[in-house]
Amino acid sequence: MPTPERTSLDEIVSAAARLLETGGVAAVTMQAVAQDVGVKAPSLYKRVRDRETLLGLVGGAAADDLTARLEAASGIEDQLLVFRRFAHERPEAFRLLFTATVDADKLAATSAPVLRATSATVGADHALDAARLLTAWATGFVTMELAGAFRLGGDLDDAYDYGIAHLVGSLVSD
Amino acid sequence: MPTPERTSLDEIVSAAARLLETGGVAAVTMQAVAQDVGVKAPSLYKRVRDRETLLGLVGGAAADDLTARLEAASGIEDQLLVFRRFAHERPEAFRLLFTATVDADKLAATSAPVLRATSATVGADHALDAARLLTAWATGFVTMELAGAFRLGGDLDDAYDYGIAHLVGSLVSD
DNA sequence: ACCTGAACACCGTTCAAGT
DNA sequence: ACCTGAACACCGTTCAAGT
Repeated sequence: MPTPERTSLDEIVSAAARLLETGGVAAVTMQAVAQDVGVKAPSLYKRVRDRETLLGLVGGAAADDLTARLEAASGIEDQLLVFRRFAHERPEAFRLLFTATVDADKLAATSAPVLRATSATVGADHALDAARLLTAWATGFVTMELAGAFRLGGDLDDAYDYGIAHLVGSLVSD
Repeated sequence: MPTPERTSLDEIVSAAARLLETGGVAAVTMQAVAQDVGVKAPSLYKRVRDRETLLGLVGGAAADDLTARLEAASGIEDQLLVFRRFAHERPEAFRLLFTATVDADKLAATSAPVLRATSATVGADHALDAARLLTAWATGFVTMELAGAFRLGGDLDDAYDYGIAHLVGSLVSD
């Protein structure tokens, strides 16, 4: 006798993402996720191989979210601001992007809108180098910021603006 | 009747660091650390509050290691190469730097040698901005590299060299 | 076909008891 | 003063048994 499905993979990933942002990665327990979707822990294994791949799926969904935001931004400067805003809104998900085993294609897709923007201002030949320069800088800035590595005073908003102006300026003058 | 100490905090942190690089953060178990230093797990709590602070201490030691290497480097370009080499040699420790709760001072001390180098080439006024620009970029580049986020081809060694040349060049022309 | 209870191996951590 | 065995609560994961 078939039993109706009581949850779905999407529901599970969403619940995990919610738990992640609420209590950090340690809070996304198979038991907590199961409870949130109204099921017992063993049932999760019908839809997900194990906890590690579940975290990878959460990271993948976060990458999709970030990519969509970057696509909606207009211009390089705006993209860089959107990037940092994402990290502030969803710091745990942001960390997961580089911590969990996220689908490499989803992670790479994040760079596509940036690549388009740099291509427009620096030419196709240097678009990849420029995009890597910008995304690496923004990723590092936010990573260090979230880790509390910037201790030497000064407003971080200003520091970020300074970096944007400097980097974009250095690209144009090539 | 007093019992002689059978281990030390240093030994514990070293064992944890070794386990970390061998099997990732999941492998640094209180039991595994205890076994490596010749003691039972409960004894570790005489020297360390809990696992989280132990990981923080490992991160702090890694920060010291990195700082020493950066101090020994000569010039900005060399520092940036040393930075990436460190991340390749000790990828798990590198991740821990921004993942565990590392002593903020030790983390900040990492920037001191970079700050000295930028001060020499860009002047004291812009030394902090320049140092942040460089460390943020290098951190992000390596983080993305380790996460496999650079999928769009091209040699990463060359890409790193390109970034160094571009960034240092942009600083000098200020 | 999906779900669950029970079980297993393995964690981190506490604490009374040993020496 | 340090160390340990035993215990506790809590994990991830498997699987036979239910419906």
